Amino acid sequence: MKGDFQARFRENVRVKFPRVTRLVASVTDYNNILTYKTMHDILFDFISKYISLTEDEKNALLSLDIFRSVKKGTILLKEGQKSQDDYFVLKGCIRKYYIIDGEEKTTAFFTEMEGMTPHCVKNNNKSEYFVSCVEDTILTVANPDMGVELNTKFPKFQLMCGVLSEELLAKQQINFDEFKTSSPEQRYLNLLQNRPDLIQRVPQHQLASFLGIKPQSLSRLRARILEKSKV
Amino acid sequence: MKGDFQARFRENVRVKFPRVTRLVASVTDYNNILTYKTMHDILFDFISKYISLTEDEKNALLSLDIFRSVKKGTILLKEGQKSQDDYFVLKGCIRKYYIIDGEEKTTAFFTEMEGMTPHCVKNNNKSEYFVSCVEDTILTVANPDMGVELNTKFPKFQLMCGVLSEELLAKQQINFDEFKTSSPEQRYLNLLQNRPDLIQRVPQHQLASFLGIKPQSLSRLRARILEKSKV
DNA sequence: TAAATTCGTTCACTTAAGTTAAGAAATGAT
DNA sequence: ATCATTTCTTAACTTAAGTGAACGAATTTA
Repeated sequence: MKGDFQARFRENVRVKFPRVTRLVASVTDYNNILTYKTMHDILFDFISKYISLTEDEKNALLSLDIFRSVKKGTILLKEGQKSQDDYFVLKGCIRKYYIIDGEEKTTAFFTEMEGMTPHCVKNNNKSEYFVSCVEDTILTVANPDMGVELNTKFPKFQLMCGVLSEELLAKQQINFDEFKTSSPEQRYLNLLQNRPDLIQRVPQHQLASFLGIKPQSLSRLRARILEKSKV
Repeated sequence: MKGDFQARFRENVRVKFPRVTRLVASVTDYNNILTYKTMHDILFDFISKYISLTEDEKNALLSLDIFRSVKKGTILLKEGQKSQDDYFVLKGCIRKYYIIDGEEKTTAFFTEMEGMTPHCVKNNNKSEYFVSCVEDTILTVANPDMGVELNTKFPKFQLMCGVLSEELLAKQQINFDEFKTSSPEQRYLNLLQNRPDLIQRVPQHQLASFLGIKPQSLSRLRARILEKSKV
């Protein structure tokens, strides 16, 4: 029985990119009673922190068919491409990177319960950067048209978006300040404190540019820290 | 006649901090016909880019008595202080800085038509940083209570705030990306391109930490650039 | 106006990051 | 399982930023 669920889970999260309706996110065995949580539940849990949804509203949201399962390495958005999609990560990790002088420069990662709206969605220009999946990822993909439909039906969605972007802006500013006021080594130590998972799940060379340095420097810096802690 | 206006202008912008009602922002002599613009006009012009205001709405806004004239060097917000005020600069320049190990670290400047909401306004904690005036500055000072009053009367204000913070977030992200992907020298050259006024109006040592380096390094870097362009 | 403080630059020296190259380890593809 | 590719680390060398100190210039303060 338990095996069944877990097998189905493994299968489900591998479902190909388009159109994913019901994804089991976790299976808990509590006193021989199995409970499971779908990606829908996860999204609703997140939203409930901001607004409360009626069943009608939940259904309206689900009818938009926004859940997608994407394989590691998939490129969601390419430089030079126009797109209206924005993303919200339910499980996994996506990254944003530029290619400058032939080199990848990763500037941001988005993991569970984090959303991103590519710049090109706002200004309707071609994207300056790429977005790709660091891991197999489950996310919602929404575009402004859906937003408009939803917002006119349920204005509170728009309110939530406002609150969300204010929240994001505040976080972003604190992050930027921290970045400006610290050395690469400091930044690495901060990351270790604040997002230790990232250091585990993301390749070093992507972390390096995220920290504003070269991969070799990150390697050296890590060795230096290790050396210090040994003595 | 013309002299009258200009004298009044100079006098007006010097009015002490609290309660400023009518500030002449500019005087134009066009074919002997003098026209002048008040700070109110400037604010309304700015707002009109986002929403259109009726006379009623303008008056509601003015009745909140939010215009302030602040002298260079004045500290608007101190570390450790709680505050509910957010600022919108009509004329002049304010800066945000931390004091870390006894050293000032400037992380942001806000000039004409730029607004800032200190982090402590959101989370109701003590401020982690200072805000002070780089120049004699005219700004609006608003708090959420005013916002609530205005927003319930005129919901479109709230819409504007949402759009504004989304816009800000987008800009902020691009800025952060640019910062991460460039060297201090690049950052300085970018600043020279994008905000040349800042380099003129802001002391070098404040610019330095804004660029993520020490004042001596900025000096050296400038000399280096000059040297390059000479040859 | 004079004295005091702050600011910007320069210099010599130290420390750390960028660069180039090479090899080991891990990962992915066939 | 093997081969090819990508990723990570190390090393030697170069370049640029951090540090501490000194000095003139500019700004504030009394």
